[in-house]
Amino acid sequence: MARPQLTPVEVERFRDVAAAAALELVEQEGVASLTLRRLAKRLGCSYAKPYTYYRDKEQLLDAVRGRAFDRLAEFITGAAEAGPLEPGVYLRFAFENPEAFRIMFELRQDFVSDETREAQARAWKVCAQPFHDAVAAGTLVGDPELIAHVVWAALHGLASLALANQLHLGKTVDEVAAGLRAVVDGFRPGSQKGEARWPS
Amino acid sequence: MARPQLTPVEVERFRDVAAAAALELVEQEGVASLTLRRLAKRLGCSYAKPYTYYRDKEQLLDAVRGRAFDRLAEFITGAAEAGPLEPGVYLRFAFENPEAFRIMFELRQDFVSDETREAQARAWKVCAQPFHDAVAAGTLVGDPELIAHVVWAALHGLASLALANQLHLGKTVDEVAAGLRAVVDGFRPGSQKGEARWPS
DNA sequence: AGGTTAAATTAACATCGATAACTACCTGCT
DNA sequence: AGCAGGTAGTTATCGATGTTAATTTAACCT
Repeated sequence: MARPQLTPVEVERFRDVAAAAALELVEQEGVASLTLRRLAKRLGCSYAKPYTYYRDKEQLLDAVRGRAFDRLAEFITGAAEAGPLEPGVYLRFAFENPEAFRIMFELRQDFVSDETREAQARAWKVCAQPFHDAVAAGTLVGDPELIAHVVWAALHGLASLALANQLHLGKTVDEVAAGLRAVVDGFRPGSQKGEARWPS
Repeated sequence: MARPQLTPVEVERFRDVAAAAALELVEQEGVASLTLRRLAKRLGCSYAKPYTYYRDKEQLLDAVRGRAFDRLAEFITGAAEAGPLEPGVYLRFAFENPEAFRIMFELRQDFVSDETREAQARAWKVCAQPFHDAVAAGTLVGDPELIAHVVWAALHGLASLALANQLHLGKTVDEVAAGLRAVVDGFRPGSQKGEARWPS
């Protein structure tokens, strides 16, 4: 004797279109323009409706992040199909989708859902695969997950600093990216890892 | 026949105490708590007074960033005086001052003043110095600024990802940091940089 | 002293996220 | 068929925020 509750698939459907519209809004006008009211205009609903599907704006943002990670996975996959995967692909994603990148890797993330974690894991799998292959082929030596993390950290740091415009004194992204090749060189057979020490 | 305008030193004085109080507020309660009204409570003034000294909140935030960069420079300098400078010092700064780090390297920075750029440059000089020394001593080979950027990018990426809780599957900061030693190894004499190629 | 001008405070406004109040609608029972 | 009850969706509203206009306060000069 009541109006039927939303089925899980209905919930998922609205969440999906809402998150997609929100991501589109962010990419077109920046994260500052992602307000419940502007999103509602795009969705053609009232600005309170999303609260039936998301506890608060933080969870909506989490959903947007999840979609953005899926985008990254697609981007990397597409590049891998087109040819050998170069690290510059990660940088290209960052510079071609700056708003998505910013939202994905915001330094402050109050809430991360399991769904978003899974999307992150999917993207990570695609990014790390080449390193597993390289270790299997003997091109690199060591723990492939560790190598992937190290290279990723380096690329991510470069992308982040460049996006925040914090590279110093005319150093360009391309220059530093070229220098990054030394990172993977350290994992090549024959490199003297044991004796490594930092400058003092 | 008029009340005297604020002298530059008076302006500088208020800006300084305001930025200091704002940084303290951010560190204690997070950047979300940095509102004009809460800041005014700490300063013991009205919440509109800062608008005489800063065009808007964005410029106040810029000043806070500048102070945070000075803090980083002090932190690195202090560590350098205590002993040989290790890269872990940068990570320690990030984890011991997460809110300051977040504000400094926010992916979106709408306004950066010349003063803040100078503070960034000062901090950078302290961070890059060991690499200049190492190249001069022959411990490392190559362009010291480039090496410093590469190592910095790697450290910064690791710190950022860790702060955003995005390291995958139980990989710890320490593990990846240890792996990062391979970065600097790539710049040691005798490493085969020319033949480097990425995994395909 | 008193007038003048800048600084500082207060009041007000537009907008935001969030929630309460309300409306519309669908279901199941009589 | 019709009504009762509960849910989705909308509208009204609230508290808070950044910003600006209006107002008050304070310092200087004649």
